[in-house]
Amino acid sequence: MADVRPESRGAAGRRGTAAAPPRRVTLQDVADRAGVSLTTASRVVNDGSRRVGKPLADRVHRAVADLGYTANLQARAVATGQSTMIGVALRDISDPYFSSIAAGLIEVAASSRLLVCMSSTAAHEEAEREYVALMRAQRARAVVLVGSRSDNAAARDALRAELAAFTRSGGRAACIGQDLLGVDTVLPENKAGADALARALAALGHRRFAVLAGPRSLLTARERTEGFRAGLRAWSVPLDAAQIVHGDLSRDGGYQAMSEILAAGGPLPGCVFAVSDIMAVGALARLRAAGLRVPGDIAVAGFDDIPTLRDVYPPLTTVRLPLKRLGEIAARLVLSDDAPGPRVVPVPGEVVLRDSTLPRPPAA
Amino acid sequence: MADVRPESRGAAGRRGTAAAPPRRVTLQDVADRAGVSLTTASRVVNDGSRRVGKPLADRVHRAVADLGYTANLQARAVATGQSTMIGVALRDISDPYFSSIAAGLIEVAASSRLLVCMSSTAAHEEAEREYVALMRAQRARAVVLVGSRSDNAAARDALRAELAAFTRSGGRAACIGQDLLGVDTVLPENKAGADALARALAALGHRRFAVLAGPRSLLTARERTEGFRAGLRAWSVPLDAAQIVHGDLSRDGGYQAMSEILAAGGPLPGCVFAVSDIMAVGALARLRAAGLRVPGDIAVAGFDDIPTLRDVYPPLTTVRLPLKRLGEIAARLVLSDDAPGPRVVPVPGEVVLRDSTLPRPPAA
DNA sequence: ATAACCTTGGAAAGGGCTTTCCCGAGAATA
DNA sequence: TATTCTCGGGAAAGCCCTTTCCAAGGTTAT
Repeated sequence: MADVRPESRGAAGRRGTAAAPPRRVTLQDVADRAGVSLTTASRVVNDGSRRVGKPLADRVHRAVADLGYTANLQARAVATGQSTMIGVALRDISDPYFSSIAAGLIEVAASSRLLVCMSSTAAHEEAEREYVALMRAQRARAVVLVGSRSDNAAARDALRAELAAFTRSGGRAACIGQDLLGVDTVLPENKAGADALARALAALGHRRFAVLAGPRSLLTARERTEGFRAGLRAWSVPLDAAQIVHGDLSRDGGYQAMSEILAAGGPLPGCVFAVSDIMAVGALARLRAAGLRVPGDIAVAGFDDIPTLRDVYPPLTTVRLPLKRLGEIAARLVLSDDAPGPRVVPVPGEVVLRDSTLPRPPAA
Repeated sequence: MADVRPESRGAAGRRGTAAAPPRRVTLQDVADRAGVSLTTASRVVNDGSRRVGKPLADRVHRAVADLGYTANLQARAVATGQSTMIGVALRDISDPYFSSIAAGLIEVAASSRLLVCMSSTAAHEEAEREYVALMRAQRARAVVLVGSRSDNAAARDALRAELAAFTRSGGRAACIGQDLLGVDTVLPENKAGADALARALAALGHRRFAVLAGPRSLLTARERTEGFRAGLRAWSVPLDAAQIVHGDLSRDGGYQAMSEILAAGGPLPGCVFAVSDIMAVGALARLRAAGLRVPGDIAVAGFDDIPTLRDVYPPLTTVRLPLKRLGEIAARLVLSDDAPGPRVVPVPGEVVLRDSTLPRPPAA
């Protein structure tokens, strides 16, 4: 608060006047001014349902313009029992992974003239559940949960229950992530993507790997690690458990995890797989700090293909997820009214090989 | 739509049953079940205003739990005339500049238990005005407009008028950008920042500059260009108008603008200033494609200090804006109720010199 | 000419909640 | 004991809309 330095420029203190709560213009005011009944005014304003004669309609429109009337959407929502709100819960909007998804969601929602309410649930695991409850209280039309589930079964059950209550009361729900909540799900194929990446890297000749595996509890991180291991297995390439380092799913987490690998002191792995691009960037920074060249001394790969990072140097090998599309699909799932049962839309990733994993020239 | 591939898994077609609109639990239901009046139930649910005897309160709580009652916040908003919504309009949430600001806004709003509704206004200039109108209709408590104003005076006036109507009807408004709307404003010091950057670059020995100036119509882009020019003037360094290339405020815009400079064919500038980091990244990509090294052959600087780009290579010289803080400050402005008149909070940028503008070693 | 419509407008009953009154009963004061 | 307070409860009047139902007038069909 202390950092708000108001350079007040208005007339000093209009405070004393006890700020009369501004009398808002209601539809009744419009009706009165136009000399028609409330009913008629309502009909004119929500043109469609039933026609009103031209002369009266004109009078009402005039009154609306004169008074600067705007319908109270909350009241309308109460009266009709229909809301135009859709809630989106994601871990951290400033993370490009989430903000890209959010962009897709917002775009589709806006095209349906729906309001998107966003919340950050990074704070604590309960936050998602609380947000769904809040959306239920708001009688939101739909809610979308974005991001990996964790392995906390209790929290998951509570969330499931809350979502069930939400859908039972007439709302639609979807999530982007693991299909564990009993609602429509957009399923990024983490495992298959990481598997394909591992095979591609092995095909390039890489043999000694390390994985910056993200938090143990996040299923997405696990799936990617698991898929990577499976892909390597197909090439009979071993992945020593000691080479799997956990850490936060962030730039700093990647930096930190990479540090641990360097500190371990053993022979340097030939290729490091970070389970997200953001972590990979941290790893790159750490390697640079150590004076190691990528891919000269060590190769690095990520996951997601964050748009902002497509131009980093060296260009980062990764698995591309159509992030914006994930959001669009989720929005469409939640807005389409044909709903026989929970649907699952798997979305594959695409391996993108770039310079950061170029095979080392055979030692001279 | 075609790309949604529902792998339906529920029982086929529960459709025929004409989906009876789920009867929602109301406070009256709770009151009935608890055997108390509606009034009492309301008082228990909104604990605070007036006390209710323990035994009755318990009965009500039981009923709430049994029925899974959740207050209808819309109805409450209608009854009290107070909403808990705050609207945020920004150009594009997937742009890290905006998403960082949004993170700050959301954090503060959430700590006040307010709902944040987000909209993307990239589509057309009218979008901001429409969104403010929508927020007025929603009786939102506040609205925050994020991003540069344009030089379209007509649109600006319309927006001013809409904002005036919004505040007149009791809402609070703020913007992050130029102080042109007659509302509380958080003012990033674009000009001063660019000025300081120019001086710092000149001090490093750079002399021949080009500017990737962003769209002509965006005031933020103009201010940065203008400030840069002023800073150079202090060092008596000329900036040829031909070296100012306009383009979209995006990665591709930067790439494109850089292309134009290269295509012009004249002597290469020694240093390129892109008015945003995102454009700078595009420029770096273009230079790399041309086989030019940064800073070896040419220096590059940006503006904003986007977090995701702090680790790109070469490390990018830029002007750091505390993006998340911008959002926090705006949120606080709009939530503090002491409001004598429109306030302006200038926020300075900080020049961050990194490797991308290292002075070239004197030609051997 | 009369019956059968359709059109147009309004009164009134919701929708789900808060809040202002008002009332009775017990506690505190005189 | 009489009087004033408090306290806990309810009836009912809002808040701002939408929507059903009804009535009056004008058309068309028989």
